[in-house]
Amino acid sequence: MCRMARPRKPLLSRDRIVTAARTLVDSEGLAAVSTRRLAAELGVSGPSLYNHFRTKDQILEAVADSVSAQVDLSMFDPQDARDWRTALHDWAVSYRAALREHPNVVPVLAQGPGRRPAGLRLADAVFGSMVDAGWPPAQATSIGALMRYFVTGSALGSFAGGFVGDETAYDPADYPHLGQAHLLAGRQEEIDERAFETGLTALLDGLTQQYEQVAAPH
Amino acid sequence: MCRMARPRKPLLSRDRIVTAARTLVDSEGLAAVSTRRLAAELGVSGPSLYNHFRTKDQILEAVADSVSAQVDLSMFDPQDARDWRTALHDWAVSYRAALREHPNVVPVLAQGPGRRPAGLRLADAVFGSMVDAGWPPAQATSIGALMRYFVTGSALGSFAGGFVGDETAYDPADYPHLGQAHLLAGRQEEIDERAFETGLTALLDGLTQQYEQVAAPH
DNA sequence: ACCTGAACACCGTTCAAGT
DNA sequence: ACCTGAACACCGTTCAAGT
Repeated sequence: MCRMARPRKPLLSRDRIVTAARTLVDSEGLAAVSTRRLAAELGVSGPSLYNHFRTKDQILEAVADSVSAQVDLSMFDPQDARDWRTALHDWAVSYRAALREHPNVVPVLAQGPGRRPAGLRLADAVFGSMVDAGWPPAQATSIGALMRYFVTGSALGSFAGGFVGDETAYDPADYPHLGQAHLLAGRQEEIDERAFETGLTALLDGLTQQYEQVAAPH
Repeated sequence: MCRMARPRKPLLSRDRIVTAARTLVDSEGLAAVSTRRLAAELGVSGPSLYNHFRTKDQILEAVADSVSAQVDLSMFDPQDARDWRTALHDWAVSYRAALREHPNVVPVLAQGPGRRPAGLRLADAVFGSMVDAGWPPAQATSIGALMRYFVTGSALGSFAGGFVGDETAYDPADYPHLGQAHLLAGRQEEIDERAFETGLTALLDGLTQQYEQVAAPH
C-alpha cells in the first residue's frame, strides 16, 4: 500500500521557464514567445506553464527582472570610495550594457512599472547613495528617475539604426539636412555609443552644477 | 450597357484607419488593437484593412508617425530668434507633451526605427538647427539622438507610477532606503514632471559647457 | 503538486468571390 | 478598386482528468 506518488520530480520550475523565455526572446524576439512555443522548447505542453506563472505577461515580467538583476550596483556600496558622480556614471554604463545584451526585453522592462524586485533594488541603491552623498531626498528621487529615462531610452531604440543605407532614401526637398543620413546606417553602434556617452557626460556635468547649489555634504 | 460600377465610394481610407486605431489604442491600450476589433470599430470586416495596409504592424507604425507629427518644430525655423539652447528646451517639452497624450503609442514609437516621415522630419529639423548654431555635424547628430533617448525614455514608463501606495510594500530589509517610497505613488505626475525638468536642465547645462569648447559660431 | 489533451474564444493573414 | 465570407494556422487560458 505504499503507493505515495511523487517520486517523479517536477519537469518545470520558474527558473527554467524564465531562462528558456529569455533565450527565446533574445534569439527570435518578443513576438516569438508564445506559451505553446515556449512550452515546446521546454519539452512540455502549453498549459503546464500555468502551474508556475499566472499569465504569460508575468513570465515576461520575470524575464525583465532577471535582466535588471544583471546590473552592477557595487559602486553604490557605502565602503566603495567612488564619489557620487563617478558612481552614477559607472552605474549608467553597467545599466545600459545589461539592457543592450537583451535588446528585445527592453520594451517590457522600460514600460512595466518598477514593481519588480531587481528593479526596486536599483532604485533603492541609487536613491540611498545619492542621499548619502548629500543630495536632498527629492533631488535623489529625480536623479533615479531621470537616469532611468536616459538609459532605457538609449537602450530601447537605436537612433542610427533607424536610417537606411540607401543614398537616395532622403529626398532633400523633404529633409534638407539629412544629406549624409544614409551614412549613419553603417555605423549605428558607434553613433549610438557616442550619443550615449555625450548625453551621459552632459547629464553629469549638469547635475554637478546643481549639486554645488543644493547639496549639503554631510 | 452603362453599367460601369464604382459610384459607391470607398468605405475606408488610410486616414480613417489610422484615426480609429489611435483612438482605440489611446482608450484601451495596444493589446486591444486587433484587426477584427479595429475593423468592427470602422463598420467593415477584418480583411478589408488589407486593402489599405500591408500588415497590422504598418497600421501601428502609421499611428506612431501621426503622433510624431504633432510635435512642434517651429522653434527650429531659421527666422525664429531663439538660441539653440532655448529651442532645444522648448522642443523637448513639446516632444514629451505629444508622447504623453498618447502614452500607449510610445512603445511603438520608441522602438521602431526612425523610418517614418514625421520621425525623420524631427531628426532633420534638430540636426539642421544645431549645425546652424555652430555645432559640428557629429555633435549635432549626437544631440538629436540623446534628446530622443531622454524624451522617449521619460514618456515610456512612469517612474513614480511603478511604486505602490501601500506602506507595507517595501520591506526595509530588502530596500533600506525606500521607506517613503509608497508616498511616490500618489504624486506620480508631479514626480515624473520634476524629474524630466531636472534632467532636461542638467542635459542643457552640460551641453552648454561642451558648446563652449567645441562649437564654432558661424 | 504538476502535467496532459480537449476545448473556448480569440488572433493575423490569404484568397476566391462579388460589385 | 475595394469589400466580403470562408479558411488556415495560429494564439492565451481554463478545466477536467490523470499520476
